[in-house]
Amino acid sequence: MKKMDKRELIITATCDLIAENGLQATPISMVAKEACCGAGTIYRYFETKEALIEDVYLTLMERFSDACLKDVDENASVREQLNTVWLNLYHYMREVPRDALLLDQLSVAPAIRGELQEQGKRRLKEKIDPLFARGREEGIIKDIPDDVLGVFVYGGISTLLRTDRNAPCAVPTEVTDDMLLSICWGAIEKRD
Amino acid sequence: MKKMDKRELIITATCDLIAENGLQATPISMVAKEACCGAGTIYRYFETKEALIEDVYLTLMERFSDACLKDVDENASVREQLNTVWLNLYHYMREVPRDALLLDQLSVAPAIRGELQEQGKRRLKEKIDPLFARGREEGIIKDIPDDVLGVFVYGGISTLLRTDRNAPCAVPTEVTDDMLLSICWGAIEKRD
DNA sequence: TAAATCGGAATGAACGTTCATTCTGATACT
DNA sequence: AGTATCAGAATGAACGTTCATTCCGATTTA
Repeated sequence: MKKMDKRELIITATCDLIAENGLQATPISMVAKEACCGAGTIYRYFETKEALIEDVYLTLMERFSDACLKDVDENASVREQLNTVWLNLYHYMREVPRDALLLDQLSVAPAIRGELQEQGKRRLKEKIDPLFARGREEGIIKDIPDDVLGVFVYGGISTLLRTDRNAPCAVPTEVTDDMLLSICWGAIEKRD
Repeated sequence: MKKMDKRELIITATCDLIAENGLQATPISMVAKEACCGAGTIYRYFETKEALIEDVYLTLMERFSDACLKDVDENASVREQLNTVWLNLYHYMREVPRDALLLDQLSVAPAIRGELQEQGKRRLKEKIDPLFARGREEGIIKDIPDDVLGVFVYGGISTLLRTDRNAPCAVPTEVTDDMLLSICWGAIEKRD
């Protein structure tokens, strides 16, 4: 019980520092200081720095999945459910830029290899893939593989937010929920 | 003149190594070996490693802009011109994964700060922004800021390719040009 | 030959990791 | 209860490695 506290303290400290300074600019010594412990202590909980980073990534993806799937009503229409997921994604990354930055940093880290990335995305995919399948059955989604459509929309939203973060002085355009959904659905919706 | 040869040799070597091994895994000594010169020589051409990285980034963005704007016919319709740009983008990143990987690495590098990023994208923006403006005048593009639409589509395409690169064992789905354009236009096209 | 250029060993700083030691608080003994 | 003993958690100085950068003797150029 007490021990888990310290473990999580280290993970939280690492999240904060990587989001703020970047991965290669957060030495273990800095994590130790932020977590109020000695450098050696970190190695009681994590075999190597790489293992720590992996744990940080999985923790992040857990939060991320929770946020995206919040309030998704399994009984609602495909359209409503996807709307919820996309708006969740958009608002989460906008309101918790720390996690969005962290994700950017970790997604090019050598420690995060293919298999781990799969594991991180699994929960999200398991929920969303069936939604696309249903949408296709109902004839409201383009005849293009789900992965292509889903990844395209995810990439669009996350890149939009990243660009906004990088240019804080640019037009502070308010992207409304309606605008966002119009773009997302336009991309995947089948039209006759 | 001769010096430029060596300078470019160093930049090319850096491109290759970063694309292959990642930024923090390519020490100057390795660049020197790849470029067949001593470590000291690199410092005759670049003040610091950071300056070298900046040059690599600008060189990359030049190639990238060239590729995207190739064969864009100023007299063609907005639709045709955007089609050309998007397909250029897609095919370039697919056929030259080295540059796509490099862009991923550099876009989170601390050396690539906001202003430099602006500079890298400038040429592309100067060509594409007027296209969107014309499209809006013609009433074929959504009433949503150009930046939002443009960045969304760019993000979608590049994320699609990145995902494909990361999971080489996944479905080797052939995304046809028609599919891609259907998605891109769906995202930005105004419908009545 | 004089000047410019080059190469790669040398340098020093920074980093991940280790380990001998200290601290803590629970248990056993008197 | 008070003291002694102990296990394992925590510590941070020290170590070896890696890296960017410098320096100087060798080499090319003019």
